[in-house]
Amino acid sequence: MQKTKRLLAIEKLIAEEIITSQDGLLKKLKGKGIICTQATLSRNLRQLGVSRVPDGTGGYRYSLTENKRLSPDSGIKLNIVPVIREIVEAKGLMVIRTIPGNANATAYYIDNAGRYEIAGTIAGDDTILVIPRDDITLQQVHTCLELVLPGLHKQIKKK
Amino acid sequence: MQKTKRLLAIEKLIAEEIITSQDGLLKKLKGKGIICTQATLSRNLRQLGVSRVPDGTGGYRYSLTENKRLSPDSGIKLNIVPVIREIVEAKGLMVIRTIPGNANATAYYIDNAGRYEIAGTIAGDDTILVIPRDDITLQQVHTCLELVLPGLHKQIKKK
DNA sequence: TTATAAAGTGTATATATTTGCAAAGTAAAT
DNA sequence: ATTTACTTTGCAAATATATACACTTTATAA
Repeated sequence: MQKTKRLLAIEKLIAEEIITSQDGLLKKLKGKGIICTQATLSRNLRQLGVSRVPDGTGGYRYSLTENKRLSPDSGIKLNIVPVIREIVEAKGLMVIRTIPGNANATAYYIDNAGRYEIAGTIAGDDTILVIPRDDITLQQVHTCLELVLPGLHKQIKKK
Repeated sequence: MQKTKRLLAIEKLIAEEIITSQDGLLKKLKGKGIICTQATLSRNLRQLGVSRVPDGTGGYRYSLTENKRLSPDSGIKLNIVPVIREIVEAKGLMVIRTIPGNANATAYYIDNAGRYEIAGTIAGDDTILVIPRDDITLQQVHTCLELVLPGLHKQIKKK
């Protein structure tokens, strides 16, 4: 998916470099072969929860939320995906089945992504219940999870 | 001081209400009898370190820094001021004399204000050394301390 | 006090960000 | 494959925010 790739690249850039404007970000992305318009970045930054903060010296810079600032370890993410077996939707909730014993770790990971869309999770041994907030569609939750666990959509057979 | 009053009012409003634009803030302030222009707010918000963050539902709101979000207890602030006896400047540093035994508590308070201007503090029994960052003038530190401890300027005899 | 320097402010303008809308792209269902 | 519903995007325009400059106020020094 084109968008997911861009979102991840944006997060990485903001975590590692000092981005002071959307136009600046636009150029950095272009340097990495990712082309879009500033309008798209505006929308993406909002979706990612990126805020604009004074840098203390007279300028501004973009900054990730508290949760994401911690570990920019983009390596771990992909390793969690293979433990997921299936995703089932029911009653506006989402049930994720993992291989046995892996539900808790995965749920913990999802919780710590600090996504607005997800009100919370409950995990057993191989099952996670994901509870979306009011007015959040399951499709939005899918998109959101794809961000948290890139590559998810390839692993799972939905419904 | 006119500006200090406005800065404190801005912080309070942002801590207690949802402010989504500078124009909105402008009107709230007007409601409290504080008049200025949007341009001034733009400058003030930057000085206060206020950031603009996505609220997760499609909009943006202004938000105080982590430190300031914690206690909006505007009551305590004034009580600390009377313990300060004198402020002396030397070698680009600032030395604050308090009544005996009160240096640590006061320094702790200053530290926790999370001001960019102040690199750090060291406190003894009745003496605090305030170390400003490079390129920060002592005047800026004064202004900054006045924010942290409103009313300071009335209590102390400088130099 | 008066003179001098520094900080603060408003106005108008420049710059940056957001958004309505139509088009293009994607995914799901038939 | 085709239709249908939904998401994503660019463009252009609207909105929001930042700043240069001139002026005013406030602080500092003599």
